[in-house]
Amino acid sequence: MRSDGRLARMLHVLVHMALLGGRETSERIAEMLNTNPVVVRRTLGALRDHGIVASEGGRGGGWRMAKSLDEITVLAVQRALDGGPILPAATSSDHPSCPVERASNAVLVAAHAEAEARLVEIYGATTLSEIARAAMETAKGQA
Amino acid sequence: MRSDGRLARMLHVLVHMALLGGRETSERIAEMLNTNPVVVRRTLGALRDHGIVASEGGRGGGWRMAKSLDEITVLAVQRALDGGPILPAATSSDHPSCPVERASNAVLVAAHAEAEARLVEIYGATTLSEIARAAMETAKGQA
DNA sequence: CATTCTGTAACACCACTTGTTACGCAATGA
DNA sequence: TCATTGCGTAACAAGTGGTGTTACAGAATG
Repeated sequence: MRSDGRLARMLHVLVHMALLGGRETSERIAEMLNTNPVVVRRTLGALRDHGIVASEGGRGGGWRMAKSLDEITVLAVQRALDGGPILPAATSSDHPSCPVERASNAVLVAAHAEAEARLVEIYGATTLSEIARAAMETAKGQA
Repeated sequence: MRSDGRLARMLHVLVHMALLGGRETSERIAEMLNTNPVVVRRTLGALRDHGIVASEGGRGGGWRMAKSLDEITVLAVQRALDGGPILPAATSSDHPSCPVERASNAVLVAAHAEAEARLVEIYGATTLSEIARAAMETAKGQA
């Protein structure tokens, strides 16, 4: 089905960056994400525009956290990546004046709005520090 | 963003078919949906496989409802169109053994599962007869 | 002033829905 | 019997959106 791995990737890399503490270059982050430095710049750039990370060019530059993990919610990352609805209702617009089409669309829009509200509630209540804690517990359990 | 107008289109056309009562050809349904007969056959075919509509070939053939509107939920139509998750979590799989990636994915999967549960609850509680009633009230109000 | 970074444009690729053409098969009815 | 009607399906192009990649400009450092 549909996929947009950006949110998952950003959560992943933000936690790593915070745990590592210092500055990371796009090159190194790309290795963490098993991808390309340009993709990293593109995606982290959106987070920088929302004050989650900061970037510096030139020698010794790279990316660093602009907030601590407990100040960043999953919702904030999502919003930085995409300002639109998270779960847009897929409506039809074949005959916009048709009452049946409108009623069908209205049902879908209302349902998606409720589902998105639930998702936003959870995203907004989850900080990245919780993810970091869960990860460290898992790692400890495996060690 | 993402779009998959099939569900909206099927709700639309099912209500119309029920209101019209008789048999409709792919050609006429395509006109309702402002699309192509082949697309109609493709999509209605999935509903036929789940007992929502029935099709007959040959002269005088076409499509007819196999159930009444109050026996069909939005959820049933959705399931007929796609058996998988409605709101799959977009996870990453760059480093499957990385605890941080796993923890990030787990958060997303859990959140999406809750949102989908809410969506399924609403879809399952909404029958097409409710859409038909809403559409007729709208039409009446406009007339 | 060379090096090391980010910033960004440009393009190909992949996956998926949609639109379209073409053709096969079944059922009807003269 | 046979032409007509309508579904069933394969095949292919188009549009969309994230991803991967190359190339190059700009800025900061030492």
